[in-house]
Formats: sequence, C-alpha cells, structure tokens
Amino acid sequence: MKVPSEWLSPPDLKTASRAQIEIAAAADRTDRIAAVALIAGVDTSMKWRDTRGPIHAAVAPLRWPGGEPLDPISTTLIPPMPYIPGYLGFRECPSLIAALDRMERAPDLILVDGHGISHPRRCGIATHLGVVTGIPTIGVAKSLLCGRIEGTLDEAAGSTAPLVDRDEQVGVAMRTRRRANPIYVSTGHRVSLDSAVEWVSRLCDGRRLPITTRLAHDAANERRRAWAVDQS
DNA sequence: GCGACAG
DNA sequence: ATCTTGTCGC
Repeated sequence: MKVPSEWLSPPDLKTASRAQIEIAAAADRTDRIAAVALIAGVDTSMKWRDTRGPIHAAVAPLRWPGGEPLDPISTTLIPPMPYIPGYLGFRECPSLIAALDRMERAPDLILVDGHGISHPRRCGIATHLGVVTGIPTIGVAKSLLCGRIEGTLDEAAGSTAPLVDRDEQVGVAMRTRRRANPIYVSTGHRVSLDSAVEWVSRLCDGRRLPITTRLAHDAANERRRAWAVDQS
C-alpha cells in the first residue's frame, strides 16, 4: 500500500491527527496472517528526560515455534518529534522501521510496546507501524491511554476484562501475573483481538510482559549504553 | 474550560 | 521513557 509522507512525517499536529484517522481506516482488525516463523518484539530507549535527544530502537526476533531468540538488531536516530501523548507513532516509527530494514528477513508478526487501536483515533503505535510496514502487529501497553476496564479484573493470573472506549471494545486488559498491574492488549494491524490475546498469553511465560518485548527492551538499553560510551 | 495523557 | 541496590513478599 502507498504510504503518504504525512503518515510518517507530518508538518504539524493537525496534519498528524488527520493522518492517524487515515491510517486507522487502512488498518485491518481481522486475521490476515500467514504461517508464523519469525516473531519480533520492538522497543526504544532514550536518555533520562531527554525527549529531544537520540532514541535507540531495537528489534528482537524469535524463531517460531520453538522460541529460540535470534540476534537483536538496533539503530540510533534523532526522533522527528518529542513525546506527545497520542502521537507516539510519529516519534518512534522511523527508528523502528530503520531497524526492521536491516533484518535479513522481515518478521511475520511484531509485538509493539504501546497501544494498537486502543487510542483516541484508533491509531496507536502498533497500528501505525503495522499499516506503514504491512506487517501484522499487536499492541501491548503497560498503562491506559483511553477507555476503561469493563467490570472487574480478577486478581488471578490469566484473568481478562474488556477494554472499552466510547462504547466500543478496543482491547483487553490482561492480568498476566497474580496481583500484578494488568497489561493492555489490542489489535495493531492484520491480527484479530482474539488472536492477539492468544499470542500474548503464549509469549508471557509467567512474566508480566511477553518475552519479545523484554528482549527488545534489553537490546534497546544495551544500544543506548554502548552509544553513550562511544560518544565519550 | 477542565482533566487525562502509551513511551 | 529513565535514575538505582537491595530487599521484601508470594
């Protein structure tokens, strides 16, 4: 699919909002995913409170089935904009795409650190990255951006409850560990909510977050430290 | 106008 | 997001 330049580098927030509405319309919330041989987690890291400095992006691939981790890929880039709630995709997608471009083979499924359609304009970073790359994505967020949990989320591990925003179910709150804060799973692109929940459950081996995002998080931090040393 | 606000 | 070590609890 054609990707207008405003979808990745809009001149202002007004244009960015419009782009998000277009991206959301182009997003596919159903299963359009072939055989999965490679799953990847993506994440970024930055210096403390340095919202305009370089960000370090990492892709952590996992063979599937089997779950053997492959060598992570990482890059460093100056982000186009600072962190603004609701516009995370514009800040982080360019660096994530740069890292993905350096892989020998593109992943069949990506777990993104952040929301998918559980976003005010249904265009969280997972949806953004998915539509722009065409790769199936799942959003896994650690806190809420919009909407509310419907009903109660049981304390037991494995409990789920619908995440609802403006009378629409946009995701699922999941208690992946007993008494731990829930995580929020949503469709990014080309993966149904049910499948997304299944994948995330499978990849959370007793931990709060999926193994893929943990590996990506570690790799992004590793990159940041190495980069800081290289600067001096 | 007020409050909320992923990473 | 990130600063930081050990420490307490299931």
